[in-house]
Amino acid sequence: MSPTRKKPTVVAAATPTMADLARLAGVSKITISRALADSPLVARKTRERLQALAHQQGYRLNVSARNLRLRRSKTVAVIVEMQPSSNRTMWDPYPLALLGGISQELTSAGYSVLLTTRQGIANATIQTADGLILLGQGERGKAESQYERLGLPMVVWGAESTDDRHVVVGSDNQQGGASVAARFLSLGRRHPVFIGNVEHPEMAQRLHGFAAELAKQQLEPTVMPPAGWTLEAGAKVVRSLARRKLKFDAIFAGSDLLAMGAIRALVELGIGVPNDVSVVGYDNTPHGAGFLPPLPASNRIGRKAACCWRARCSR
Amino acid sequence: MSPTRKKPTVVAAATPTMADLARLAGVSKITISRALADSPLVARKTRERLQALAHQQGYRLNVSARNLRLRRSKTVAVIVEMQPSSNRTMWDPYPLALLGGISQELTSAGYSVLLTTRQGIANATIQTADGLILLGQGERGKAESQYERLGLPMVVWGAESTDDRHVVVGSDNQQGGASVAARFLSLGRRHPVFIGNVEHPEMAQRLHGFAAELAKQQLEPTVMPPAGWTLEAGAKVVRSLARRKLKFDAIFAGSDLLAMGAIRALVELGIGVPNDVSVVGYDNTPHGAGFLPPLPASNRIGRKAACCWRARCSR
DNA sequence: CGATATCTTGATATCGGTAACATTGGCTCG
DNA sequence: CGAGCCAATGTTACCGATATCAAGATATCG
Repeated sequence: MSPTRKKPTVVAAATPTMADLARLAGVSKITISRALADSPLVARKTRERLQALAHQQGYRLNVSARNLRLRRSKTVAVIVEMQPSSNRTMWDPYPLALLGGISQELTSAGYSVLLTTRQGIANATIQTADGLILLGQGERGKAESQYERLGLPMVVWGAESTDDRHVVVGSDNQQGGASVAARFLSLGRRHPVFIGNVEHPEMAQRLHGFAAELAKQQLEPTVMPPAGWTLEAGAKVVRSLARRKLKFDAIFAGSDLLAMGAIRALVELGIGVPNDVSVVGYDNTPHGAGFLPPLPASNRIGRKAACCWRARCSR
Repeated sequence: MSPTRKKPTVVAAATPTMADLARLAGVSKITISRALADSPLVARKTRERLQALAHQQGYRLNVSARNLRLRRSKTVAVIVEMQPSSNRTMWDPYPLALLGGISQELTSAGYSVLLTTRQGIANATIQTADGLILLGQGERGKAESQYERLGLPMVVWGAESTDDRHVVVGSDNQQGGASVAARFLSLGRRHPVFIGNVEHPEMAQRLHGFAAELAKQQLEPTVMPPAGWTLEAGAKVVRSLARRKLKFDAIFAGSDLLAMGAIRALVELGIGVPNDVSVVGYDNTPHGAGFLPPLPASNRIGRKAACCWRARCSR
C-alpha cells in the first residue's frame, strides 16, 4: 500500500539479525558477530552481555549469509543410488546402514548431511556441499564422472580400480570371497554357487576371490546373475537352480539381501539350511543377523490390516 | 605479496560467478541472472547465447547467495531420533524406510533433504531449513517443544494427541491394534501378549485398540515392556515369558523388529510359529516380510570374515 | 512527424554475515 | 611528558545472487 519504502523501523521481524541486536545493544554489527563467536577480541563482559541479549531475543544465525561470506557450507552431500525402477519404500538396506554411521560422524564433526538420490540430482543443491559421498550399487563409472565435474572432494563406496581419481572406501571383496570359499571347502562342499551380477565391480571382485580359492581344489563355482538387488531376485535364482536340477550344496550370495532370498526359496523347496546347503551372504547387515522364519501367511493378513497408514492434520 | 588488492582481473577462479559471465559476455549481471532463469524479459537470442556461455564456462549457481537474497532455502530438515545409547550401525529400520520415501518425494519436488540426528542438532544448520520433519520413537513431547522454538513448519511422525500444534502423520494405531486382536480371536487364541513400551504414545494406542477388542471376549492381554527397540529386546521378553512359565499362545509385538526378536526366541525355545504361538508385528517393514531362518552359526564365521571393512586411498 | 507503448537492458540497493583496516582511549616506559 | 603499545570497538568493503526502478532502443499510431 504505502509507496514510501524507507527504513521500516518498527517491523519487529520474525527473527532478529545481527544488525538488530547491534542497534539494541548500542554497538556495531561486527562486535555482535565477534561476541557470538566467542572471540577474545571482545571484552569478556561485553561478550557475555551480548550473548545473553542474543539468546533472549531468540537470535538465529543466518547460515546462508555466513556461508556466502566464508565461501563454504559445512555440508556434505550423500548421494544414494537407487535402482532405476526403484519403488520408494524399499531401499537396499546396506547403503542405509552406512548412512546411519555417516550421518552420525558428520554431524558430530559439525557438518550437515545433504541427502539425495541420483534421480534428484538435477534439482538438489549439491553445489553447496563441501564434499560428496557416493553410496550404492549403480554402475559406478558413469555416476562418478557425472559428479567429478562438480570439482568437489569425493568419496565413493565400492570397489577400487586402478584409475580412481578419488578416495574409495569398501570391503576387501577379494579376500572376502576367498574366505567364503575356504569355509565351504572346510565344510566339505563340492558344488558351490555364486549369486551376483558380475557387471558390478564389487561383485566381480568377490567372485574373483571366491573362484580363485576354489580353483586350488580344482573346483569351479556356478555363477548365477540375479535379476536385481532384491530379496526376491535371490529367491528366483534358487528356484531356477532347482528347476534346472543343477546340483549344488553351497551358495555364496553377493549381498545379504540376496542370501535371505536364497534361504527363503530353499526353505520353501524343503531344502535344509545349513544341512543340505550352506549359505553365506555379504554385508553383515543387522537384518541378516536377525534372520528367521517369516511371519507366516496366516498371520500376514493381520499385519496388513495393522499397517494401513493414514495421514491426518490436527489444525 | 602485492599490497594493492584491486580487481584481480586474471584470477580465473575455480568456478565463475554471474559477474564473471557478465564481463565475458559484455552484459550486466542482472541479464545473466535473468537469462539463466529463462526469464522472458531477456530476448530469446541473448538468453540462448548466455545460457550456452554459462554451460561452456562450467558456471554453477551459488546457492547460499541465492538463498540469502530470497530468504528461503528449499531445504527440509529430517531429524531422526536415535536412542540415547545408540550404536551407530544399527538404526531402527522403520524410520529409515520412511526416510527413503521422504527423500524421494522431497527431491522430486525440488527440495533438498538435510539429515540430522537429534544429538547432532546443536551443530547442524537446521536453521536454514524451510521446514522440519521429525521421525523416530523418542519421547516426543520433549523433542517437539525443543524444535517448536525454531518457528519452522513442522511435521511429526507418530501418534496424534489433542494438543498438537503441528501436522502429525502416522498409522491408525488403535485400529491396527484392534485388527490384530480380531485376528487372534478368529484363530481361537485365548492368551495374548503385548510387547511394547506403553510410555510411547503410539505403542499405547496400539495396546489400547488391542485390549479394547480383546475385552469384548472378556480377555486381557499380558503387557510386557521390552528393554529397548531392538530385535534382541524382543527376544529377551519372550525368554522371560518362558522362564516365568506364563501361558501364552499369541504375541502382538509393537514393532516388526520386536516381532522378529520374539520369533527368534520362540524358535530357539522350540516353540512352533505359528502353530503353537501366533506372532504379529507392526510397521510392515520389508525386512519383516522377508524374514526366515537365520544364517546359522556354522556359517556366520565365514560371514564375519567377509565383512572386514577397510578404507583405502587411491591417491 | 511527434508521442506513446513495448521490448531489452542496465544501475543500484539489498539479503546477513565476516575480514581487513582504522580508530579510540588507557597504560607503560624511557 | 610524549612516543609507543595494547585492548576494545567501529568503518568499510565485500561474498554472489535478485528485486526495483530507470533508461535506451524500437515499434506503433493518430
